[in-house]
Amino acid sequence: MSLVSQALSTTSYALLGLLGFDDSDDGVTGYQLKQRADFTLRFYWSSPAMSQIYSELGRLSGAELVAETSVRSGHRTSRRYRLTELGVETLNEWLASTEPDFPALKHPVALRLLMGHRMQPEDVTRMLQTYERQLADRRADLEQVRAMLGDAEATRFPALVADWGLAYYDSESAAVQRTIAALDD
Amino acid sequence: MSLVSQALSTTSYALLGLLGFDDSDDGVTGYQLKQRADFTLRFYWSSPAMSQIYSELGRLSGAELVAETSVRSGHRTSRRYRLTELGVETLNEWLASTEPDFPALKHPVALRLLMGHRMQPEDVTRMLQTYERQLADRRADLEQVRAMLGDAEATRFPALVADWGLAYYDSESAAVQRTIAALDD
DNA sequence: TGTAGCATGTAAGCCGTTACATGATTGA
DNA sequence: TCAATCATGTAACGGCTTACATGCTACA
Repeated sequence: MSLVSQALSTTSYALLGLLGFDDSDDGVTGYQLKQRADFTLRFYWSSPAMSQIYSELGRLSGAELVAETSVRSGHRTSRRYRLTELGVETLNEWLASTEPDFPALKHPVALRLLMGHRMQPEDVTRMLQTYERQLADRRADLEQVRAMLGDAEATRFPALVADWGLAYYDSESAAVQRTIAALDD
Repeated sequence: MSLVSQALSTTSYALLGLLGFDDSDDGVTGYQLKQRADFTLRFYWSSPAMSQIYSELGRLSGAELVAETSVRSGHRTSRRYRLTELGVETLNEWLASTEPDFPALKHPVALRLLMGHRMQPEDVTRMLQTYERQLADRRADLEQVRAMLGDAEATRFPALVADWGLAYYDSESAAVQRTIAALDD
């Protein structure tokens, strides 16, 4: 079907997916899409930079997976995007016919702990404590997202993902605490 | 100090760190380094491609953070690398004076679950079950690494990281099982 | 004799970031 | 009126992968 749109990156599909949750009629701006990515996507996928969102939206628009509505205001054009029928089909087809890769993790804290013998013992502990605080902050943010999702049928899957994320942060916190305890001898 | 070697990527430091664990006198080849990265590094940092290891080693050699020993054999030169004094200092300095970033996760399974309403219920469950099997395989690999590390003082930190990784896989498995159960209603 | 594993590298290209540049609107 | 936020984009570049290309060594 889509001769134009072959080989999208996973991030493109993620943006299509986000657009698919949009309930407004006139679509969202790139700026708004970035906000939504920062709000939810960043917990399990890296939230793309503004510049990437704009270029991605341009590409998706070219492939007619999203529809663009331009509104002129002064010297600037404000563009709003929404998913097209083709976009929905392409997204569903991707979900149905391809297998997900194994998650990719880049864990600088674990990497540094691996070389803990090169650090001062206090510095190792301080690093782990700092990480724990960051985990708590993230968890609080995600908790808020979870609360907003409620238990409605429409938000069932996002809620499952949020619960998964909360459990991940909890287990990570526990592992960090165990490591700190083990380092105390 | 190192006017030559400014701004290394975290992956460069990861490779320096791996070289730092090398106990042989004559150093390791790029090929061997790749094998070691595949063996341990991949659990908390993406294991770089062969080509990247070679180019990284060239760069590190140029900055004199690693020393290169060429051995000619027929038409080919085989190169062995080991950490220099400057390399050790640079690595320690990096650990002491910079803060680790928050871990970056790209989780295609969670991303797809987010759009679970676009999939057949059986497909969602099958995806999660496949992921669970992959987790079990990874866990088994890491378990072997953990066993090899033992409880010697010299491998204390790698062992802590391996334990952390095992706990991560366990918690991820549990989360997947809970999700499958929740989907069953 | 051939194939699997050891070993090294170049080239092309994608994905994504940072830095730069511009301008409109809202509220303190 | 000034700062923050909304809003859009380009350019340069880094990191990393895939594809391609080459050759040695051990062993079945």
